[in-house]
Amino acid sequence: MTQANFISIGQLAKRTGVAVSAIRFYEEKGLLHPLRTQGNQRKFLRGDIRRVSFILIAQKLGLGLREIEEQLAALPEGRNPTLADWQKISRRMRHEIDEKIKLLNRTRNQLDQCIGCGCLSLQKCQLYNKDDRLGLKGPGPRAVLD
Amino acid sequence: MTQANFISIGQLAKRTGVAVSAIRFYEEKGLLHPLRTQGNQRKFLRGDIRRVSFILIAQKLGLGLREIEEQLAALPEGRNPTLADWQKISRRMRHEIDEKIKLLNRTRNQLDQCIGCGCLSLQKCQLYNKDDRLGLKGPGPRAVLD
DNA sequence: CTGCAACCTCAAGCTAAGTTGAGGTCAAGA
DNA sequence: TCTTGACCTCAACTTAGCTTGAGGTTGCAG
Repeated sequence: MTQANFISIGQLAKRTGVAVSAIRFYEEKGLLHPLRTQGNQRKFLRGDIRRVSFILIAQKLGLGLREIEEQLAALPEGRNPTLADWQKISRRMRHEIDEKIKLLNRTRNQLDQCIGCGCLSLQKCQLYNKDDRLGLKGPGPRAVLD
Repeated sequence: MTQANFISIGQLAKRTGVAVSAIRFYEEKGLLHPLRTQGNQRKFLRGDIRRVSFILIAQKLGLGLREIEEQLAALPEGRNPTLADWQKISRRMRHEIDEKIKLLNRTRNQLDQCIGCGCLSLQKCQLYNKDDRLGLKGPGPRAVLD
């Protein structure tokens, strides 16, 4: 009963389909907390496979690593997310997706009105109102608007 | 009749609400082609105000500067976009927005099915299929998937 | 002719999410 | 014991869309 519960970084990479370098990166960002062997090599819990799955899925839903870290940090120490945790984040995501869809619909309607007018004017064109930003919401590439 | 048709970079910045540094950046990327004074200062055509407006609006629709450059480059030399040009790009954008909305709706439906299952498994969770990428389509932050 | 604002050119920095590479260590089988 | 593959760290690069700063010029008003 020596090594049964731990897996190497390579194993974790293979199980999740994530690159080894990415896993190291996640650790650096505080999303994973592997132990070390005497020889300084990382050893992960089997449960970390789920943890990484969680990261991947949350990313698909548009969360940044920063936000994912917060979600994971909110969980009781070392515990993996439970059904209730997952439902909580799911519902929050569902709401955010709804918002995105609404924004896109609004934009599409404006665009429809705009096809044919050829206005191209910042003063007149409804499409240009600084408030709603289509794609990226966080900083990302430094935002134009202060 | 000396200076009537030209404006300085500062004027252009004020008219469009874009930072001076951003305008220089657009020139560097080939979106603007100002002339120079004897003293090496940029002089823009009044029409460049519309050109910049075009850039801003196209950005709002999710186009990258690269793509906007192509659109502008396709126009007859030095000419500003006409009604027909604008309609062409508008219709293309309308199509892309439709696609985005479809993708989000699909994701939302999957999420609805997922709330309550608590699966969190890469094997089982419908949400995790590598094909559709929610947010960014181009490279941007280096994509996970090859 | 002087002073100041507006202009100029580089170069470096920011964010996100990683990748790539150099140079070195660990562990296990032959 | 040797050799190979998996692992380690740390630094630098990638993309997009700009901003910020240093250090120097231009142009206009007084």
